[in-house]
Amino acid sequence: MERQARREQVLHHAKHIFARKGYHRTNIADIIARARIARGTFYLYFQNKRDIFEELLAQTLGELRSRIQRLRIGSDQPNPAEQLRANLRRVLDFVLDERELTDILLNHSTGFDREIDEQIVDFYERVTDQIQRSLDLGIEMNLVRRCDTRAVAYCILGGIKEIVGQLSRNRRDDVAVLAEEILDFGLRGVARPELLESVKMEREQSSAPVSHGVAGAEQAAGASFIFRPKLD
Amino acid sequence: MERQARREQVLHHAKHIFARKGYHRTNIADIIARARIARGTFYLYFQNKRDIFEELLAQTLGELRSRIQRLRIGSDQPNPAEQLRANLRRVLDFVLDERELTDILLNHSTGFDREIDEQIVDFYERVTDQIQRSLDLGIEMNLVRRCDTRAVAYCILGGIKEIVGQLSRNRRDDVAVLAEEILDFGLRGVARPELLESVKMEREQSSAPVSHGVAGAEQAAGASFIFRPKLD
Amino acid sequence: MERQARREQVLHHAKHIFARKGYHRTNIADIIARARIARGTFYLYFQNKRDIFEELLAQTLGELRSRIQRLRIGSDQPNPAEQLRANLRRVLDFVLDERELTDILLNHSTGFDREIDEQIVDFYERVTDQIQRSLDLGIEMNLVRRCDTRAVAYCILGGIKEIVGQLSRNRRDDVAVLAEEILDFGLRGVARPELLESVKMEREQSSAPVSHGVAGAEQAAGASFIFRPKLD
Amino acid sequence: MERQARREQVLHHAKHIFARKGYHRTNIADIIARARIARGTFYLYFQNKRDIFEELLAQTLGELRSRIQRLRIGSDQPNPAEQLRANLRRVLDFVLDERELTDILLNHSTGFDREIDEQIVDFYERVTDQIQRSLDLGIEMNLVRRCDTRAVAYCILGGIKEIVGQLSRNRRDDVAVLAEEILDFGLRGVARPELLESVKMEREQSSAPVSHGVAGAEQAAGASFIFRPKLD
DNA sequence: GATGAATGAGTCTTCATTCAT
DNA sequence: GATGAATGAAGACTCATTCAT
Repeated sequence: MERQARREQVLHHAKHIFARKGYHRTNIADIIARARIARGTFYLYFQNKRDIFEELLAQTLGELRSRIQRLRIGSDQPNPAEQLRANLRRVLDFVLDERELTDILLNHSTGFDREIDEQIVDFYERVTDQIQRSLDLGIEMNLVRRCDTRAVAYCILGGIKEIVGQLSRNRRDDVAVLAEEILDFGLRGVARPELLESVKMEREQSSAPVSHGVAGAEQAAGASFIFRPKLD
Repeated sequence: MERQARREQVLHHAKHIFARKGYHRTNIADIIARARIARGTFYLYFQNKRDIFEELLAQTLGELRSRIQRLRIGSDQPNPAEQLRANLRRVLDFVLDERELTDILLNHSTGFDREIDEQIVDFYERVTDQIQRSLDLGIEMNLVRRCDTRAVAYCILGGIKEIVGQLSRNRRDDVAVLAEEILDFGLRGVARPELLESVKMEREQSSAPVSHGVAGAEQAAGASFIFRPKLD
Repeated sequence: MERQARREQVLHHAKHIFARKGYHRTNIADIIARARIARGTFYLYFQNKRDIFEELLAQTLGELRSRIQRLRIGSDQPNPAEQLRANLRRVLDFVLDERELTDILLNHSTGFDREIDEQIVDFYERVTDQIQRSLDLGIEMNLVRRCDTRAVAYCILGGIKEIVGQLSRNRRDDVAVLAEEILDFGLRGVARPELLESVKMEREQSSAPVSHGVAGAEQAAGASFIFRPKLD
Repeated sequence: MERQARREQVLHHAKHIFARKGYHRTNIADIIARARIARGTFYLYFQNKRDIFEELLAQTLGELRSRIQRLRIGSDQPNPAEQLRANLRRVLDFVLDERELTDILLNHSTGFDREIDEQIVDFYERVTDQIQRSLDLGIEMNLVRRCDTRAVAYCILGGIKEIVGQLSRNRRDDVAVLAEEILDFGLRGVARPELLESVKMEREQSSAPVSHGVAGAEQAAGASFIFRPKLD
């Protein structure tokens, strides 16, 4: 078998074991048994247990980074809310695909190894930075109310992490709806009140029950309108 | 030494080790070295590593439970926002007192042991239930907008967890302010927009910069006014 | 409590524990819990675990030694068979009284401690010597057939040990009958055939079923008649 | 090294240690030091100390079972005494080959572990059953006198056990002679007296000293003639 | 004398990693 | 490259014995 293919195979099986048992309770014996390779073979492809875990982590973090895109401003860009929605959906979609692993990697993170821990902390730090910058930008643009943007960024990150954790434990198919709820909650939490006011009437008239199941993700208006105004 | 006093001593030292190194990387040798007791002495008070960890966990969860009080409605009760604020402050105060441990216990929890994991999951589940019930109540009372209260409850919980984690890593002294930010963010996220509108003017006139440091926790108005209306 | 009385109390309880769990599986904690004394108190009366066990052993061996009396020859003495019977009954009676302990001490003996092991081996060696001397005497007196008296002595000892072990596990009330069976078996095994022959007629006429329950221990004739002839 | 070969090697060395020091005083360190293997290697082949001991026990009991054959009756079969003699010799030969271990396993048995104890007790129970059945059969065939065949079976078993124990401590090369003595003792102990009587003359005439060294095992007549009569 | 907390040597067992075949 | 037997450091846990109160 090709070197790369064999690597993938082992990674694939290791992923499932790690997901089910966690890093510490997983041992090499488990992995090689599932991957049906010999003990020595494992070490032909990975330096050690930490190494294979780190690779899975790197894959995951890389994938997530690619799915979380920086807000772009410009008349040819989708409005900010739309961009946030897209980010959120891409992230949740990925989590749904790689449920268990994502959970292990993202939510039950610390205590592996100094270096691994740092990678995760660092990842979150960067995401937080990105959220904070978006908030600061929003304030500049008069879309976001004044607040401690760092603290609020943590709140937003935490909310998403928690939803991700739940999603990884209890599959849900309506990821789009879920994304909408988070977005709605977050945007209202930071929006300048005047922006919400303007739409009060619309919402009041809509008699659709919003709780527990928006009619459909596409129609889910939520509060995302608040970022719809021209941005220039 | 008195039985109870010795227990406390060992627990005290174990707490610090667990906090610094995590559950898996902590071994009995570490604990007894720090507590300056013999190996056997440890086993005089605790059955095993899991046991002492579980006790610390139980203490922590118990303390937190006692600090998170159910919302009480009645004309002789503080308004809901005030009650939420009090809960939040009590929790953050505790976290500040028991920084590292809280973090280990609450945020880097899974993968110890099936049973321990379950206790933590269960604790969060109950807190989520409580948040959700509060939201449902808020909807009934026309204070909270219609939404997927379960999902939003997770967002709120996650936000608090993340702040707690940050607080445990980087000490902050202005817990009251932090509590206000979270509260503000959360309340706005769930409040019916009309309730926010009414105070727009007041806020605009107040020239105090809100971001990064409310003048003082006591004056920090935030969005908590939204729950100030008469509840009957 | 008087020193001696306290010692007895502890010995009493230790005996039961040792009997139930054996030497190695018994620990000091078991003993002091049952005797309701403190850990330190135990060491006030006994040097160590080995010590208390050795004392019980010494008691037992001493008691047994006193119950196994040397055959005495003389016209004023009971005939040899009668003396053997008495020895056997005294031993079995004791075993019945101290069932479990006897078993532990006598049958599951080795592997405690070099010195303890030796005491037991030594005890058995002496008993064997005594049996062998009796046999040699019997040969001189033309009561016993020529044989390897050492080997036969071991056979006899072994038979008794086995019966003792059984008796300690499964109580039996008809010790006298049991003694008779052993005696009968042993005496026939060593007697000169001519001595058996002479009584053939008597036995044939007696129609009582001997197997499984001699009518009564007192009447149990067995083969002991073989040593009834005048010994001078 | 081949898996099976290594197993044997470890078993071999463990056997010697167990034999010399007994079960409880033997520790894994002893075994691996003697077998010159690493600690982990031991656990590659055996789960724990109990496991390796149990395997040795199983081997031994299995071998003994195969050497103790049921009495077969028929004109084409050797007479019963001959069959008993063969059984006895096979057992003693084995004991001689595996002296120390046999002793540990068979005579100093209890107190290891509930389960191991039971295996040994069970083995002896079966052997006793077999002896008892032989006696009952002998009674039917008018070869054996009436007696408590259970009690006598224990006596016979005990005798053999004791001889085995002695043999394991003090090597003897004349196993055949020893077997003859045991057989002689046992058969006379259970034979109907008339059967012994008939040969009185023969024996009397034979001037060979029987005690301590029968001229030769082959010629050793003993009392085994008693079962020589036609069985049909 | 009595107590029971404290001790620490002694053992067992696991498991990531190496290396000769 | 592949194998899997071998390694041994690391760590958990027990329990007979001591000793200050």
